Amino acid sequence: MFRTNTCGELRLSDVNKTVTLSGWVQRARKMGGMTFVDLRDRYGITQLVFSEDSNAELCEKASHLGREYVIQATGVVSERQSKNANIPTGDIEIIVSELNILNEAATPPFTIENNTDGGDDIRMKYRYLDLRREAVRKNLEIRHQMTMEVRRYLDSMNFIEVETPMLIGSTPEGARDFVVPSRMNPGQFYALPQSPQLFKQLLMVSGFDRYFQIVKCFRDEDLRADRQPEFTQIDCEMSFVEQEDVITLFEGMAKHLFKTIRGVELTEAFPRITWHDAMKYYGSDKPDTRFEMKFVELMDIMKGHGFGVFDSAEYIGGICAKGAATYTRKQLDALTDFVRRPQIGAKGMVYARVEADGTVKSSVDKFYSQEVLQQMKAAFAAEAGDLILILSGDDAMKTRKQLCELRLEVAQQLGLRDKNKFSCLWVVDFPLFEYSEEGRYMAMHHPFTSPKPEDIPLLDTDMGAVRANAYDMVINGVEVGGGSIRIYDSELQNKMFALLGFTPERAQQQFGWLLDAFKYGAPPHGGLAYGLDRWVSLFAGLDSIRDCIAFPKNNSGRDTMIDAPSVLDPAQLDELNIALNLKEGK
RNA sequence: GGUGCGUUAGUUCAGUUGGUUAGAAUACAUGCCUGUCACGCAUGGGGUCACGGGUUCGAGUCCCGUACGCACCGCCA
Repeated sequence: MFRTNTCGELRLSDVNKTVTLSGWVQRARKMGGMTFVDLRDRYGITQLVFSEDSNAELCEKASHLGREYVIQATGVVSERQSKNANIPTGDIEIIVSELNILNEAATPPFTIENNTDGGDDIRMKYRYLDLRREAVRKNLEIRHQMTMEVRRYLDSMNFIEVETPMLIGSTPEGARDFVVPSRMNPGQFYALPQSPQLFKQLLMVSGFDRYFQIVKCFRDEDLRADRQPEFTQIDCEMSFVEQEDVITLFEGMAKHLFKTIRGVELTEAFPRITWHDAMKYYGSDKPDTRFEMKFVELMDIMKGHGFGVFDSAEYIGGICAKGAATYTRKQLDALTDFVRRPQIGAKGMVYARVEADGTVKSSVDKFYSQEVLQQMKAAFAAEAGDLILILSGDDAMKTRKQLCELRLEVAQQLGLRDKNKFSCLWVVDFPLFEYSEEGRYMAMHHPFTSPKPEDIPLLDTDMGAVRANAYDMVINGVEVGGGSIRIYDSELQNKMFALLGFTPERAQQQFGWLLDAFKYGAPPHGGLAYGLDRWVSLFAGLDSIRDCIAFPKNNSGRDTMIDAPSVLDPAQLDELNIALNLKEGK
């Protein structure tokens, strides 16, 4: 038997028991005639004690234990002379009578401690060592709790977990597909699913009226701190439901997760905001609502007073930062530089402080009377000590996005983006289409999303105005999930394809099987998918979803530990009937 | 496809205006130390300053390019 107990469970009540522990050497502290060893496993750390007086040979052996050696120790649990309040097992220690070195270990490239000295690069290369660290392990434990609670909740709601295939066909719309060559079908390729979307709709046709799956999805797009090429969705679909049913059920799941994972009881219904209002008041379809700072439009008040920048603007809007009138000129200049960065692209920023006496002191005082500035102040409901920041531009949508960046930056500086505070909301009434740079309308969500029934007449007259039965859940400015009520009527689906520029032949070729299925009695259905990685990151307070994925990819989509992707052996390529055609410099 | 920042000891970093033998902390090794728990003390080993080119009497330091890493824009139905 390798162990009778774990390294995290022994307490004062276990004193005098003889136990055997196995684990890794966190550190051996040699004190001359004594040696202390911190033995670590997944469950915690227990101190082993060796003394020259009681067993000189064993003490000598222990003094040569290196970091990360795997050892087994047997001894008696004893109360410590000097306790360590920092660890749960700090009241006891093991007086070791038998020590067995199960495996030696090379010196790790970075210290296996909470505050490691390892950078991202080296931690990823030796991820199996990184995962020994409590901080990273805890993220995976939260992830495990999450999936357990998801299954518990959905099972209690009669959902059934069904697996859908990983090797499917490529679809041109949406993200780029990862493709897999088929050896048995020369020249043909599978694609890895970007989501199980169509299969879950087929399951609805099959009568599995409540389906879910915790499933890997794949998108061959550039990475970000919150985007990995393979990521995990909690994918759900329901039959005989309307938007309200889906929102109610998955809001319930969100509350269940908050309660069980974070111990946060959310009793109020999550607020809902239309996509249109989200863009108008926050300049984003995923607003961070931990703080207010809504946009106020100022065209009526500020335009036409001789300030050229504003007079020629198509949009003037601002935010009010409570209590930020203390910002120095230097800080305001830094904010101006921030919004003028090419990635944000504003031309400049106007600011106004509300003084203690209520007067407004702005950077454009020479163009505006105090009376106009007071009107502006009233529009923000600003008070003494507040700071108003204003952007303007030719393009309302672009300017709002710039203002959104400014809002988030100011909130960050004011400490309003507290990781332990959670603000959930639904964004609803997304447009069904968005106008693409290619000069045509594309499905904003996907081509199976249903329009709001009352907007169906607009399909023929004003596509841009058609609203979808689509909804996203947003927490702290993170899109944690989204879904829609689908089209279940073949005629409407065909119309959608036509509006999206699919010829009937192409629609039939790519989605014929779905359209066929819909001929045989498709129930009204809809669903939602939550991003597991983003949920865990929120709950664990992480800056990157990488930290809650056991073996993530780096910024270039590489796994530096196993060195993937890698070139294929010529024989392998030949077997797959693939010839490489690498472009210059690749 | 693009922008910014970075690359110096095993690791995390410092390195001034371009100037002698490139430093610190930590890790590692050895020795001392009987109540440590970030133990302490002493000694020691450890460097292709990412790579290539350029400027210069002289480059870790300045310039150009490349590679790699991180963040972001585009992209992500």
